[in-house]
Amino acid sequence: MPNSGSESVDDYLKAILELSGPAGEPATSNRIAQHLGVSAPSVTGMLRKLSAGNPPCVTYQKHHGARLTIEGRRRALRIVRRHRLVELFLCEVLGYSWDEVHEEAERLEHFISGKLEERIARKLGNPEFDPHGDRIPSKHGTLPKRKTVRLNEAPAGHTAVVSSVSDRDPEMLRYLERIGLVPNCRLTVLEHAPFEGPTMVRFHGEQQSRGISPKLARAVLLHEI
Amino acid sequence: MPNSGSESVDDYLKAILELSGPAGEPATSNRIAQHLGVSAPSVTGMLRKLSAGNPPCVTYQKHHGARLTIEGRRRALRIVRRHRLVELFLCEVLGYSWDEVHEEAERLEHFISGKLEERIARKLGNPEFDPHGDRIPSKHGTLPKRKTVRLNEAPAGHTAVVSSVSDRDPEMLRYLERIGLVPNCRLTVLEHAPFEGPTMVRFHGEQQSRGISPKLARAVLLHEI
DNA sequence: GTAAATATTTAGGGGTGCCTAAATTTGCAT
DNA sequence: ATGCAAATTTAGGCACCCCTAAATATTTAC
Repeated sequence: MPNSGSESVDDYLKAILELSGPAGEPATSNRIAQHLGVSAPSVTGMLRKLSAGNPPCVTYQKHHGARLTIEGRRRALRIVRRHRLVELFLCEVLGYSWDEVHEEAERLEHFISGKLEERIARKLGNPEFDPHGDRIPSKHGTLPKRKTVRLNEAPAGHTAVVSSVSDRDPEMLRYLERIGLVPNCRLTVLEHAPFEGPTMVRFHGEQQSRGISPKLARAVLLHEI
Repeated sequence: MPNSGSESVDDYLKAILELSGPAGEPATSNRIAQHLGVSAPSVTGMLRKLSAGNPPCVTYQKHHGARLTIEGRRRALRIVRRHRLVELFLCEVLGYSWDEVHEEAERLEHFISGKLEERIARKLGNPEFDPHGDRIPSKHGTLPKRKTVRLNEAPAGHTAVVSSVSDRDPEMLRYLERIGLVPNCRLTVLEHAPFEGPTMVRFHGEQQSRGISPKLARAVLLHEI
């Protein structure tokens, strides 16, 4: 059965994909455990299983974390594609707001058939971005990658465009929307206040500057104009 | 936790609802097992569990089958509502044909939140019927019931309207659509040929009569004009 | 380089829902 | 009424995925 895969497997593969940086470093057990809200031993067990599959979804060396195989990456990207398509679909077709969609998509992503994925994508005009600015992987599992910086690490004085914001925390999303910090908005990074202080930014066209807490700033990605 | 319920539980409750006739006779283990494609012992185990819940979803007496409680019926109807809403949604919004929707809905019905159910219903204008002519239970778990006869049991000579057709077999649905035997079409029952023969019908406005196999006729419900 | 701190794995178990084989109950037919 | 066939339940196990506690490997700090 080259095409099994439970909800749990989906979640682990997605977690490893997200935790491996752009360079594809191995994801450690603890980080995976933390990301998924399960215990570390559960992760060990699942990694054993995933690396034993045929074809295996991860390569795994005891004590040295897990890396996605080609197959694992393909599966993970398929889930991410479904997640993001569902998010956009809920917004565009069913009138959800961007803070409501993550929770629904997190559940539904596991149960979207290839056919439904295709129909949703077609209905939306084969979109490239989800409501939070994240790129939607293509049907064939490719994910063009833009060079981005986290707002909390962006050089002071820099003017850039908001690329995406994390979709995980509804309350955060409502706040970001309220202050206008949304994908494609333009802003200038003024400074990072010391001692875990806010990142001061000025939005394009506004006079006032605004302080963004480190927690928030970490959730925002910028790219060049 | 008055509001748990797994996929499996959903399926059992739905099965019991469908197997209990309009009078609410108890559903027997074997029938449930057959309906769900599981073994009889699995059913026994689940019935024990369902009848032990708080509140219990079924009343169950060893060797005498299971009956839904008020709570069980409420839950079963909620799943049926979601199933039928999803079917209609797939047809209306995503261009599915009526033979494709059952399989998708069977999977998705378990993962539709109350909010999503509400949004889908609103998008569709709070519909009353699914694509196969089945009534969609209301949000509050009521299901007005129309007096119907199966085509294979309808009195010869009777003229009636097709109320609904079973959504389970895609190939059957494609055939029924091809010959125009769809919900709301009008027809006259001519005779039931003996020895398991076809039911002969004439569609409103056609000259030719047509034979419907017993297997097919069993899947078609009629109501008065 | 070694000891302490941290990360990870092994060991042992739990809940759910499925299975087969064997025992039991029911209900029908004689 | 009794004996048999069919329906149902009990008994015992398996796979999945989770857990805690204890053991072990790695990393860090001195």
